[in-house]
Amino acid sequence: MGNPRDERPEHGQDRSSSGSGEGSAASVPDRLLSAATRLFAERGYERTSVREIVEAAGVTKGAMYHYFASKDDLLFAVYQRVLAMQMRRLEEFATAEGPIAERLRAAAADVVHTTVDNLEDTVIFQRSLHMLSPERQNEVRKERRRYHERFREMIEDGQQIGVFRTDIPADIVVTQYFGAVHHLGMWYRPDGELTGAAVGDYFADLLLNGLRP
Amino acid sequence: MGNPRDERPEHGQDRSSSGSGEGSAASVPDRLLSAATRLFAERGYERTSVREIVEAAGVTKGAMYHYFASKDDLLFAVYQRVLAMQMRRLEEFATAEGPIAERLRAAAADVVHTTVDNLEDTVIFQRSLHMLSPERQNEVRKERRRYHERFREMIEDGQQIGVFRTDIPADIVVTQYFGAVHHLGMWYRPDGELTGAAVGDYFADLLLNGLRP
Amino acid sequence: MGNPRDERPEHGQDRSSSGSGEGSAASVPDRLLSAATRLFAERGYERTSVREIVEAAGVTKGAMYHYFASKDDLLFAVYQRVLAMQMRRLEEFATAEGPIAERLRAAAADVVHTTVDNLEDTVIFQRSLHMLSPERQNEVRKERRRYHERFREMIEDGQQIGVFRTDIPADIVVTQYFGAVHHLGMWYRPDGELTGAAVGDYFADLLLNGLRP
Amino acid sequence: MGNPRDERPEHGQDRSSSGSGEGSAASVPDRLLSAATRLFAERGYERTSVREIVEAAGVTKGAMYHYFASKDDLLFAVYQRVLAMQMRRLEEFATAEGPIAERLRAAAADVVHTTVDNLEDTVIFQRSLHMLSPERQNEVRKERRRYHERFREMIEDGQQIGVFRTDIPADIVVTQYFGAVHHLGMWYRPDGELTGAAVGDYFADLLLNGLRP
DNA sequence: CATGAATGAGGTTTCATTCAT
DNA sequence: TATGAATGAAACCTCATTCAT
Repeated sequence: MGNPRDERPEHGQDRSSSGSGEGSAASVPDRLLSAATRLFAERGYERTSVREIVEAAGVTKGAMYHYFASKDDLLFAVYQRVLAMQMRRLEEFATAEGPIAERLRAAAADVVHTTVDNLEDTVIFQRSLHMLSPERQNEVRKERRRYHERFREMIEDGQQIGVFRTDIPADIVVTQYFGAVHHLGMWYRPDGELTGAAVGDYFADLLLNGLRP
Repeated sequence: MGNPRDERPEHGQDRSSSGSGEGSAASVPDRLLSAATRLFAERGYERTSVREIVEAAGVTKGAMYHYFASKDDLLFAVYQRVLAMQMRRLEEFATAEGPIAERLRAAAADVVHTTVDNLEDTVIFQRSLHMLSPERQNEVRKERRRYHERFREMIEDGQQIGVFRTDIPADIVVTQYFGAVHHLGMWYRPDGELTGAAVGDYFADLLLNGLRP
Repeated sequence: MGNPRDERPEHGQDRSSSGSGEGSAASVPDRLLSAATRLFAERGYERTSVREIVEAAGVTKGAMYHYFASKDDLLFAVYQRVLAMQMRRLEEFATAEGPIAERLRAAAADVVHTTVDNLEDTVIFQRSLHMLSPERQNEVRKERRRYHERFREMIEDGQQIGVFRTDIPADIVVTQYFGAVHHLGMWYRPDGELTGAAVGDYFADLLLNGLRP
Repeated sequence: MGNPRDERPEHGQDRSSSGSGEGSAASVPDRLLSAATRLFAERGYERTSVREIVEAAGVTKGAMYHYFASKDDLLFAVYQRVLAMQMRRLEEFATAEGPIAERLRAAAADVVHTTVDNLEDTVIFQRSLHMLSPERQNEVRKERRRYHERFREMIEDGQQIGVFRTDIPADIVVTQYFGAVHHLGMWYRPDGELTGAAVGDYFADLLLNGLRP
C-alpha cells in the first residue's frame, strides 16, 4: 500500500512452516515477531527498545530493518496477526449450523477463550494502538469494525426472529461485550483460579441473559 | 509515601479554588495537570515530552519540577484525581436509600455518565498504567480494587436477598461491567449520536438484565 | 520564522563580545560555529559528524542541541554569518564617494580580498548549499540575489553614464564575476605566491577591462 | 590505476553503443551511470543512497557491485566521463585553424555551451569532488589541470604575438574564466530566457574584451 | 519561587558493503 | 552474472532531569 519497502518478503502471516518460538529454529521474521510480542506485552511498546527486541530474537539490528521498515512496522505486524486470527475464528462460528443463540454463545465464549490464550496480544492491542502511525491506526480500526459488524449481525439475526430483546441496539451490546473481553488483559491471570473456558462461559451467560427479551 | 518531595505543596485534589483550565487564571499545578491530561490523552504519555507540557501550561520547566517530582509524578497525579472522584461518587450511590436493584442501576449508569464526561482521563487510565513506576502501579491497582469491591458488595447484597442470580460470581460481573466502561474511551465520541446518559441506561439495563435470576 | 526553537538565545551574529575561537574563552555557540566552520570546510558537511563538532568545540551534544536545532541549523548559521558580512562590506563600497568605475573596482577587489580571507566560509558556501533544507536554501538564495542586485546596480549606473559597455547585460557580468570569486575556494591557497590583494587587483582589472566600451 | 577491480568490463566511456537512458534498452553500467548522474545532481552524492540508484536504474545491488567497486567508484566514473568529453572538445578547438583570438573565442563559447548542455555533470563536478577518495581527487585535479593548461597555452600564444594584454598572468585569466563557467550550474536554467549559445557569446566576449591590450 | 543552560545516556534508523547461493 | 539476506558501525537527535543563580 505504497509502502517504501513493499518488496520485502512476506512475514508473520504463516508461522507454521518453521515454528513460532524465538529459538533459532524459526525464521528471522518469526523470531522477531515473537520477541516483540513478548516484550511489548511485558513492558510496553515505548519501554521496549529495538536493541532489546533484536537481542531477544537473536538477530542483528540490520536484519530486523531488513524485514521490518520500523519499530512501528513490527507493532503493526503484531496487530495484523491478531486481527487475522480473530476474524478467522469468528467466521467459523458465524457460519456454523444451529440456532442463533447457540452460535452466539459459542462465539462469545470462544473469543474469551482465545483472548486468554493470547493474553499478550490482547494487552498490546489495548495499550499500544496509539503508538501506530495514524494511517495504520485507521487500518486496524477498520478491520476491528468489520469484526464487530460480523458479530453484530449475529445479534441482529436473533433480534429479528425474536429470541433477543430489541429494545437495546445491537451496537451497544457488541461494544459492551468486547469492552469486557479486551479488559481481560488487565486482570485475568492464567495461573489464577479461573480457566479461560470458565470465564468464557460466565461471559457468554451474561451476554445471553442480558439479551433475553 | 516515601516520596522524596513530600514536602511540596498539595495539588490536584481540589481544582475548584482557582478554576481548572490551562489559562493563566488557574494555579500553576492545575494548569500543568490540565495540560498533561489533555496531551497524555491526545498522544499518549510516551509521546508527550515535558517540554510540550510546560509549554502548553505556559510555565517553565523549573516550575514544573518545583511542583512535580517527575513526569511520572504528573501522570500519577492524574490517576489520583480520577480515582478520588470515582470513589466519591460510588460511595454516594452505595449509601443511598432504596432497593438494591435501583441503587445498582443508578450507580452503573452514573459511572458511564461520569466516564464519558471525563473521557480523557479514561483514555489515559487504560493506556498508561504501565508507564507508572511499579510501586505506583500497585497503589493505583489497590485503589481500583477497593472501588471494584465496593461495587461488588452491592451485587452480592442483591444476590443474598435473591433479586440477582447467584450462579455467576459477582466478581465476574464486576470486571465484565468495568471492562465495558473502560472501553468507552476507545469508541465513544461526545459529538456522536448517543448521549452519555443514553449509553449509561443501556449499559445499566444490560447489567441488570444479565443479573436477572 | 516559525522555528520550533525560536526561543533559544541569539547567537552567531555578534561574536565580538567573547572572542571567536574554539578555545574555552568564547561562548558555547561561538565555539560551535567556529568548529563547525573549520570541519565543514575541511571534510564537508556530510563527512563531519555532530560528535566531531562538539568534541572540537569542547561541549556536549546536549549543549549543541540547546543552541542549534539541528546540524542543518548549524550550517545555516554559517551561511547567515557569511551573508551578513558580505552585504555589510558591499554596502560600504556602494555608498562611498568617487566615480563609479573606481567604486566598482574597489568593491570587486574587496570581495576577492574578503573571500580569500575567509576561504573556509567560501568553500562551505559553494559546496554545501544543497545540504540545507529547501526552505533555507531559498532563504540563502534570496539573500544572495539581493547581494548580486546591489552589485549589478553599480554596473548599470556605469552603463547609464556611458563608462561601461552596454551590449552585455549587467546580469551576465555579475554572475560571471561572482562565479570566478566563488571559485577561489577551489584553487587559491593562502600559502601560495599570490596575495589576496594581488588576485583582487587582477580580477578587478579583468572585470573593468571587460566592461570597457 | 591500482583499482582492486580493474578486471571488470569497461564502461562509461562510450555510451553510444546502446543508448544512454536509464530505460531497459541501455546496458546495465550505462543505466547505473545515468541514474547516478541524475540523482547525484538532484540531491547530492551524500543524500543519494545506493538503494535509490539501483532502483532508479532498475537493477539489483549485486549487479551494481559487479560493475562498480563502490559508490565512490560510481562517482568517479561520472567525473571520468565529463573530463574525457571536455578534453576531447578543447583539443579540437585548440588545434583548429585560424587566428588565436578566434580560436579562443570559439573554445570559450563552446565550453559554456557544453556546460549548459550537461548541467547535471557540472553540478556534480563542483559539489562532490571532496567525496572522492583523496587519490581520486588528485587524479581528477591533475586531469583538470591539464585541461586548464591547454587553455592557458592558447592565451599565452595570444600574449606572445601581442593580441592579448600581458600585464595579467594567463593563469589568473583561466581560473577566472572557469570559475565563471563552473558557476553556471548554480544559476543557469535551461528553461530560462538565455540560450546556452547566448551565454557562451557573452562570456567569450567578456573574456576577449578583458584580454584586450 | 523560578529560570534555563547543560548534561549524558539512550533512542531509532540508515547505509555501504559482503557473501553464500 | 546476479541475487538479496545479513552485517555492524555510526549517524542524528530527544529527553527527563539537575543545578547554579
